[in-house]
Amino acid sequence: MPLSMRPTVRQLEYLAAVAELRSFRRAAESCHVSQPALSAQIQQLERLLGARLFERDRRRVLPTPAGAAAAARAREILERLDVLAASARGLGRPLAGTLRFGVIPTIAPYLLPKALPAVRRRHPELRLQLREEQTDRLVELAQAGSLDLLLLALEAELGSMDLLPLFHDPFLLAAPSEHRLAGRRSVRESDLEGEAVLLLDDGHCLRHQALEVCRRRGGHELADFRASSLPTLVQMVAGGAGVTLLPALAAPALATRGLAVVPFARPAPYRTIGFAFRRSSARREEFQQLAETFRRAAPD
DNA sequence: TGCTTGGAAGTAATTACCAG
DNA sequence: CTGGTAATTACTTCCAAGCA
Repeated sequence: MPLSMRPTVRQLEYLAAVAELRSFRRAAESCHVSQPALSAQIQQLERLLGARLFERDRRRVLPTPAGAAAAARAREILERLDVLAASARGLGRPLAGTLRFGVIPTIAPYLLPKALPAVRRRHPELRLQLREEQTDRLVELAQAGSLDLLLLALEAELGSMDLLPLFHDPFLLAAPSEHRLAGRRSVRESDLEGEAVLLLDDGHCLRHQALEVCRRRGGHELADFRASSLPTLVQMVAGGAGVTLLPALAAPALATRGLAVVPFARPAPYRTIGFAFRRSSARREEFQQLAETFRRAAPD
């Protein structure tokens, strides 16, 4: 293939920007060039590929099927180029440079204090840029290319992401200390029957996972009580409003007066903590190394 | 080395078009 | 009409290659 038939990196950058931002003007801005410069490159690319990449409606711009496919490829290629540049700069060392890392709120405060020091020790060249959001938002950001790696519960709906399980995080029963189950060495899911179970707000994947356990076992949700965070949830339980399922990962940090925590007898319900990343990511091997570091930092 | 040159990619200004 | 948007036009800038 003659060189002149090959799209330039610059064209791919512009293509990806327009596909993402749905606007020539905003794409130009984000690429720090003028709008005509970007227009010209897109036109040139369309001529080169012999296909229309965007529908220019006066009001908005939409990728054609060919454009969407090309933009997806472009993003892959740009990412590979980033990896190439980073590894060249880092003399081939993986896990050097910046990693944009998204974590859900029911994991971040409980795992990161242990895991991050380990990451710093084992991968001193790696700079983590942390972002805490709920699952749906994290997946959006990852698909759009704004995040490189996600740490979340793999039971959630994660679209077409690639997954790397780290460890199981068993659920514990949390109850007020005067509760009938509070003194037990262990409980079974069937003990939930008839219990008022408090859950997190919509949007927390933990809510769905706990609800799943309740459905199996006839516990009923107290719909009027939804907490926006685990610490709040725990305070409500300690105050006698009901019981809840608590991830073992979070339990030690959430211990409080008036709260009893009881493990489930085997097989205990659990969530799977793991990494998720775009299928197209060229950094799978790095993520596997990082996964090892996180597993070691995990409880048990 | 230093000068010339041609092409690529940039900008500013302008045009053309549409929705509200 | 106005405001927002992409395309067009007419330049300018930059840089690598060719050559004395």
